[in-house]
Amino acid sequence: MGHLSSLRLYNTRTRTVEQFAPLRGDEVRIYVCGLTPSAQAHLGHARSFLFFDVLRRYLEFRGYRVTYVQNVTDIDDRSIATARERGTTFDVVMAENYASFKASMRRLGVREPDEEPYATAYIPQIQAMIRMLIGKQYAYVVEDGVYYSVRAFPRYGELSRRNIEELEAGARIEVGEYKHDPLDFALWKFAKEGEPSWPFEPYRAGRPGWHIECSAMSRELLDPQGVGFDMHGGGADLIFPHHENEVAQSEPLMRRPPMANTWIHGGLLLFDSRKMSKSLGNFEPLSQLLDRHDPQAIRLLFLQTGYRKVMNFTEESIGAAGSVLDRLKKTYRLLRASKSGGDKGLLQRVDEALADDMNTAVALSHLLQEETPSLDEFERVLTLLGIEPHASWLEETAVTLPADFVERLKSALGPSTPALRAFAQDDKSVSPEALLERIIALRNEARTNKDWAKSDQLRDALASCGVALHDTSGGTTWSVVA
RNA sequence: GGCGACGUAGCCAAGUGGUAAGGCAGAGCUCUGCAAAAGCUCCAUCCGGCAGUUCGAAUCUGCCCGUCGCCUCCA
Repeated sequence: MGHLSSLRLYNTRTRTVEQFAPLRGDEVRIYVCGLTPSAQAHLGHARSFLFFDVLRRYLEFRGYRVTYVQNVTDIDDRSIATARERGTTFDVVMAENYASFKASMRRLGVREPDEEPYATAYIPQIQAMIRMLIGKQYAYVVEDGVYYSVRAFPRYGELSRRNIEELEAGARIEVGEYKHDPLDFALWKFAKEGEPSWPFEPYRAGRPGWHIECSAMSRELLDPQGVGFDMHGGGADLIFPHHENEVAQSEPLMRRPPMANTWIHGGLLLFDSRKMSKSLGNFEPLSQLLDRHDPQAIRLLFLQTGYRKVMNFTEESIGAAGSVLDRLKKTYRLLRASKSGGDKGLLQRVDEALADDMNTAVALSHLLQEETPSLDEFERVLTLLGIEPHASWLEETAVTLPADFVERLKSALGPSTPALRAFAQDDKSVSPEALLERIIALRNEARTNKDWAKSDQLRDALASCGVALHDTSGGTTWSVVA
């Protein structure tokens, strides 16, 4: 389809909203910094990856061929420490947390990356890059490892807009560190006794620093020629030092910088106006949070806010998103049921909104405002935003009674209730649903007799069992409520 | 301390010079024995404060107040 507007995206590198154009034909190569699974993922991670999922869907919608790489930092200091505490090895810790993260991403409808490189699988490439940096005098070897010499790269600080002198003033070399300058960072850490390590000739066995893996893997997978790839993304907290360091590592070895044409950063997610962290006591694992909230509602919640903005997460806001999701489901059911064609134009309005630096909030408002969109466009927009309608959307209400429905009903009504006495005699042969239908019949009988007290008593009893009644002109229906 | 972001109705939030999107919650009406559900309607003379620029500012400038982030591992 034709697009009215070109795609405009905010580029952290230039601090402006720019027209987006791929470097090579219709191909868009994206590298997003993935998880370091030395601890459990939280909702803040989800916000970031959910955004890049929508960006990727939208780029494909516009006809680009997208290659999406999201790395896994599967070796770091924290995992070694955690493994030591738990009497296991770092790779076990990493594997556990990463499996949980992947399961959460599936629940959220985040598509799999095209490439998912693990740092430990790219040790040769990482070492090759370090050797080149040493050879070009950008790195040096000391007692405890190989360090990058920040002073060797004049453009250091450009991406994050940091002043190197000011950084220098606040930094210092810790006891036991051998680097020449406080700003220098480790490319390779020589292994201490008992630490996991990979051989590195002619130097010493050890493990890679955090920043170098992204430089090595993005080059290997997206830009072997060293002429740059299209987009590099991550959370705003990665701009400094992580992305700044990546630039410093990669660009001196490139034929034609910059490393990434467009740098895209997602705003952080706060909880109770604080960054989520264990020390502040507001940490909740993503997997646990997804047990409490509908993953699609969480996606909607994030779509309501500009991706670059700091966002504060509250239980109230997720409740509101749940209501929005219910509305979308209802609209979807109505559209599926109706034979008429519906109005065209929704897709184009959503396209326009997303072209404007991924304004998902406005896109979502179009989705909610449109009275009778065509089913086809409605479905395409939902898919574009990653809120794919599944089979359960078509069910008017939840039809599964709580497991303890019969028990709860017995205690709510009391054993002397006629309906239950009849039920008690053939306890096994009557389903809970049949019992419910019988209660409803009794209530309607009472209503016919204008016995409102009895009618309301039965309705209240069902309500206490999690079943709500709806009296319609066509009869009484029921639904399960939370 | 340095750098940066943000401050729009009870809550979330769009909107970067032309006179306040959308959602949640709430209110009223219709329907109903009542309630729920559903449908309809209403809900910021105003955008943290004070100055200034302008014919005109939530949108630009300055100062102030407040919140948060980065500067150490972090999506």
